[in-house]
Amino acid sequence: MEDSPDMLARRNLPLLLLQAREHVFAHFRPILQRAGLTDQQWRIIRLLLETGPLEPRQIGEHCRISSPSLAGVLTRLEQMKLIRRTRLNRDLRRVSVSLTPRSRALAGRLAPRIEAVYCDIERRIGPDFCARFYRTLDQLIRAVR
Amino acid sequence: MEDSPDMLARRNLPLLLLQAREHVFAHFRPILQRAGLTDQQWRIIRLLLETGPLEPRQIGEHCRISSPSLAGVLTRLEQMKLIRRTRLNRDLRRVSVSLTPRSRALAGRLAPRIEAVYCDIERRIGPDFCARFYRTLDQLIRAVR
DNA sequence: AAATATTCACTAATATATTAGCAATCTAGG
DNA sequence: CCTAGATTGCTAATATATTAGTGAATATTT
Repeated sequence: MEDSPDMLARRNLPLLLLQAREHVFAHFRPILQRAGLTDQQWRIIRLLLETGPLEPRQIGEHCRISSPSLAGVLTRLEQMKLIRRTRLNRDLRRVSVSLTPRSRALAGRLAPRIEAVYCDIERRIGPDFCARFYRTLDQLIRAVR
Repeated sequence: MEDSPDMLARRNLPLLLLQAREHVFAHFRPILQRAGLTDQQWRIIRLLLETGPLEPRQIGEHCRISSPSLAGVLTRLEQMKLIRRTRLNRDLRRVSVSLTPRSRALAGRLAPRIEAVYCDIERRIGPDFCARFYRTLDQLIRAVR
């Protein structure tokens, strides 16, 4: 009844993905930190920048932030005047979240620095590797979802 | 001064990795949850199972858990009698963390269910895709580290 | 219309993440 | 010996994650 040393034969895939994310994100963190933004706050701003106003449910699903977490994050973003929350008249349960001029200006200042990091990463791993990797991740997500 | 719609031309790589991890981990979460374990707790147990006793610093680095988080996680694991902490005589600052019979038994019960999920995932994405993906992640981590 | 079920954003409680900082211990230089 | 510097694990404060559950509003059924 001893521990077989290969009780768990496979490598820890969720951990490997976490490690990859952490090592990549380490290059962006200083930029956001100097701007006074957390990871999640920037994820939301960046999403709204691409899509326009969204409802909390949609934001949470795309940014992988649970509804309870999102409540707090949106409250703080609203206090910083980086987002606005407005109730929908046609359905009073629902809320629309939109960016403010202030957050757009902030994103404008951050964008070039973010872009520079992507260039650096792409240079390290190679542009072809990079493009393939995006496709691979898309495939994985579709397959296990 | 309007928003150029491609201020941020690249896809959000850290988010994509997070999404991938979340979708993969969703398959394991129910197993750990029924066993009363959190993600981090299982990461630590699984690591020690492979390596034997380690110091908190080493655990944190491998499992991507910061020192302050680790302090709390280890305290709770100790209360559950799933790990033991012993001070090293040769250096009184340092601590050795080791598994208990109880956590080994728990891991033994969980291992087959974990394995089954890996088989399912491998079946969904294909064994060759899976093997390539592991190598790709290793390459990425090495390149950006 | 009335009763039921579902959806939505949110709160509560606990666990973990992040940043800063601390006391104790060890190491190296003077 | 002894003091400056580095290392280790930790605490404190705040932000976020997770699970469960709530009230209000809407949708569905009767």
